[in-house]
Amino acid sequence: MIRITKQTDYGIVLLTHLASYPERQFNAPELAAEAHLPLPMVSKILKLLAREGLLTSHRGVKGGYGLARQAEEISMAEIIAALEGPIALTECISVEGDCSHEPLCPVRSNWQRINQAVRAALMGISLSEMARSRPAGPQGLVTLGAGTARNAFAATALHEV
Amino acid sequence: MIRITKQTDYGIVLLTHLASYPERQFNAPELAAEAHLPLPMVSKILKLLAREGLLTSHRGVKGGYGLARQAEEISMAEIIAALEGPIALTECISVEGDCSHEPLCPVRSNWQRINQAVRAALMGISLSEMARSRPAGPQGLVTLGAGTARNAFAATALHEV
DNA sequence: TGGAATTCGTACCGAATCAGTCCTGTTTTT
DNA sequence: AAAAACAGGACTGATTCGGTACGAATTCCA
Repeated sequence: MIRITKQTDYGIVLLTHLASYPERQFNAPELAAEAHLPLPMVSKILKLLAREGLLTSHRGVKGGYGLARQAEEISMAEIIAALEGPIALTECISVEGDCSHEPLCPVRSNWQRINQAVRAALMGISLSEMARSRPAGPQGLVTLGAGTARNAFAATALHEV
Repeated sequence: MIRITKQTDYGIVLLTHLASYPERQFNAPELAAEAHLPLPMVSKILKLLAREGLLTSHRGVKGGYGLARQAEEISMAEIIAALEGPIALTECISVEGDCSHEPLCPVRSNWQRINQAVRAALMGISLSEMARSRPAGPQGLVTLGAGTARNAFAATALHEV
């Protein structure tokens, strides 16, 4: 639940890779090969991240991408916001315009609480923390699958599979 | 970003309404009318919530739905988990099966951190808190739109619109 | 005991979004 | 000047979402 898109998933993988080698520059084909992701997709994502200011890009024959800031300075909230785009909002349906006869929809303002809570949680995790190869977690069954971790927001993820 | 589905949005509105009138029973048409949502959709959501154990349902001519537990005992995490279904997971693509040559995909295990953080944030908010008509927030521009608050997870929601 | 109201389960369809690709510039190095 | 790499779109197939509809099972009440 509360799924993130594959784009975002891929993007985090790419950013983590970049964070593991600061000072270095990577071009799109390199990153695609090392992350085992399709090149067009990687290119698309890097483009987006550069436009959003998370990556710096250098054109030309020896060009490539690098982190725009220190990995410690980049939060998960920023990354997700950059990749998912500013689509989501309290987009109230204004088909008829009447709905204000309720006690002014108490739910809506309370959504801000949830919003803030999740936002705070995501801001509390930096890219550098993601780049650290797991500190001291469950070591078992890590070899299967691999690939990328998408849709990882499942509240029950730890119990399923 | 990190959108929730409309179903979940509606579901929370319905649950909040139920939480405002404990002890009472509501049937689907009543709830649909009072929340201004399409009846078939409401029916579908209530069904789901009942199956997941968040609501108790009573059939028959004077049937209806009621909260299975106290509103204080129901967390947002539960509601979202019930409505979004256990779809999301670290669904690693096993097309080729090789990806374990990387340092065992350090990203994946760290996703659990994010997962936990968000989960904790959602578990910290109970349904009864959502039912409270906003304690002391910004009072302006609350009259516009109304309706339901969907896609409210936008990290930038407070700054946009 | 039978009928009416209500929930339950499932199947279905259109629309929107996502994932992924491709093409055509523009910039930089050699 | 040529090659390599980024930039910015447009485009397409697949999946999921939002919403609807219908029949079956269950319970209340006359």
